Amino acid sequence: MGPQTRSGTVRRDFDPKKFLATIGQGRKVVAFPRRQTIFTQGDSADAVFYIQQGKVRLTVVSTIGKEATLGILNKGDFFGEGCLAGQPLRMGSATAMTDCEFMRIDKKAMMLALHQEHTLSDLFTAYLLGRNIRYEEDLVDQLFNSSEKRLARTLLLLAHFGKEGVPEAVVPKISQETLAEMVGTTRSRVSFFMNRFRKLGFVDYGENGLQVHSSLLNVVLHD
Amino acid sequence: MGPQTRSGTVRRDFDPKKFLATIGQGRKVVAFPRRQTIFTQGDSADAVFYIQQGKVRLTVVSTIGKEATLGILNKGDFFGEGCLAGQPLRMGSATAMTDCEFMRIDKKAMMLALHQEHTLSDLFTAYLLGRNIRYEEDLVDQLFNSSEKRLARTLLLLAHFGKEGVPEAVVPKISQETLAEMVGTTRSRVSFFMNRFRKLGFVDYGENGLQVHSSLLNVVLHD
DNA sequence: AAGAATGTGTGCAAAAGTGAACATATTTCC
DNA sequence: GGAAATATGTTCACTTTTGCACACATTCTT
Repeated sequence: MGPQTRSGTVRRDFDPKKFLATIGQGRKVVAFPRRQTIFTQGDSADAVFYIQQGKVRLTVVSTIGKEATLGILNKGDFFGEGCLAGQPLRMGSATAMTDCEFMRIDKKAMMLALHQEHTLSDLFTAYLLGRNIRYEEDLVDQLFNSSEKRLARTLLLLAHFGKEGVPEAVVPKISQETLAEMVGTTRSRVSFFMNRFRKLGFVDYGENGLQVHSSLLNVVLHD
Repeated sequence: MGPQTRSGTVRRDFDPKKFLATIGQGRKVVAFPRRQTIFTQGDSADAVFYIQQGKVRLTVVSTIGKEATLGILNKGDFFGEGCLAGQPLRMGSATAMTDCEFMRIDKKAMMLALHQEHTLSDLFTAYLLGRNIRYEEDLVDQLFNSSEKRLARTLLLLAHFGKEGVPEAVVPKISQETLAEMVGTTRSRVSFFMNRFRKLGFVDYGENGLQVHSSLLNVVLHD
C-alpha cells in the first residue's frame, strides 16, 4: 500500500479565507509545531481541520498495539472529517510532521456552511471524491501487489510523481519505520528493498534527502 | 479486508425521486437484469448511478488478469461517482448481482444539481463520508489482520452486522471465489477457513443460505 | 436426464512475509 | 563534544500465504 499525499483538481488554487470567512464564529486558525499531536485516537470528535500549511500524518493503532499510517496530508487537504458523518470519537490520530497551520472548524459550523455555501460544498465534495479515489487505489494496491511493489508505489506518490513536471523528485524526510507502516510491512523489509532500489539505481540518497527516479516506475509496472 | 455494503445515516429514509426530480433532462431510470454488466473498466465515464433496487458488485482487474472485488453496493448507494472528480474512464467494472433498478444521472446534470440543490449535496456528501470511512476501515483491516480475520470481518459486514437487531443474519448468495476477491486471498484459503468457522459453530449452511452467528465476532476481536 | 459449467474440499511444495535480534550509523540535545 | 535516542543494515528461524492440482458436488442448459 501507500496512502499519502493526494490533491484534487479544484481546491489547489483556492483561497480558504474566502469561503471560511462566512463561517464566522465556528472557525479559527491554529498552529502546531513539528511532532505535536493534533488529536489522538479515542478523543471526542467535534471539528474538521483544513491544512493551510504543513504536513500531517494520520495513524491508527490496532488492539495489539501495531501502528499503521493511513496517509500523509498536505496543504489544501482536510482531515478529521469523520465527525461530520456522526463519528463521536476519532478513529485515528493526527500528528504534525512539520510546523503546521490549520483552519479548525467546529463540526456544527462546518455542517451549516456545507449546507449554505456552494463554494465550500463544491470544494469539499471534490476533496472527498479525490480521497475516495485514493483510498480505492490504496485498497487495490494492497489486494494486487507484493510489498516490494507497494513500497515502490508509496515512494513514487510521496515524490509527487505524476504532478506537473518533477521528473525526479525528492521524498520528504520519512523514516523506514513510517514507510513500513504505510506499505503494510516490516521495517527490515523496507530496509532490504530500499537498498535493492538503490543498487538498481531507482533511488539514491542525494544532498537533500531521498531522490526517486522515474525508473522506479518499472518496479510498479512490470508484472 | 472486506468491502461491501455500507450505508450512511442520512440517506436511508430518503426519497430519491424528490431531489432527482429537479435534475430534469439529465436523468432516467434504467433496469438491469441479474448478471448484466453496467459498465466495464476502461469505458468512458459520463454518468453516476443511484441504486433504487438491487445489489451491485464493483470489481477491478489487474494488469496480469487478477480480479479484485472492491465492494458490494445496495439500495441507496451511489456508484460511478469517480467521473465527477474528472476521471474520464471507468477505473473498474460494475455488475448487477440481482435484478436492479438505477437512477442514471449524467455527469453534467449531477454536477449542476450538486451545486444547486442543498438536499442532494447534503445527501451526497453524507454518502461520500460514509464511503470514505468504509474504505479507511478496509485499508486498516488489510494492514493489520490476517486473511482469516479479514474473511470473518467480510462475512460479518455482508450479514449487515451492527445494523438494527439482526442477531444472526444471512449472507446473500456469494461464491467463495468472490469472497476471496473481497478478502484479498485465494479461494482454497476461503474454503479452508469457512469449514473451520463451521466446525467451530461460527457459521452454518441453513435453509436460506449461509448463517453468520455473532460468535464469529470472536475471530475478529481476539488477538 | 445428460452434459457442461461452476462451485467446493483438500493437500502440498514453493514463495513471501514476519518478528526479533544485534551491530552500526546518524541525529538530537544538553 | 559526547551521551542518549533514533534510525538503518543484516541475518535467520518461523509462519503465513500462494498457486496448483485434482476429486467431487451442485447448478444451469438444452
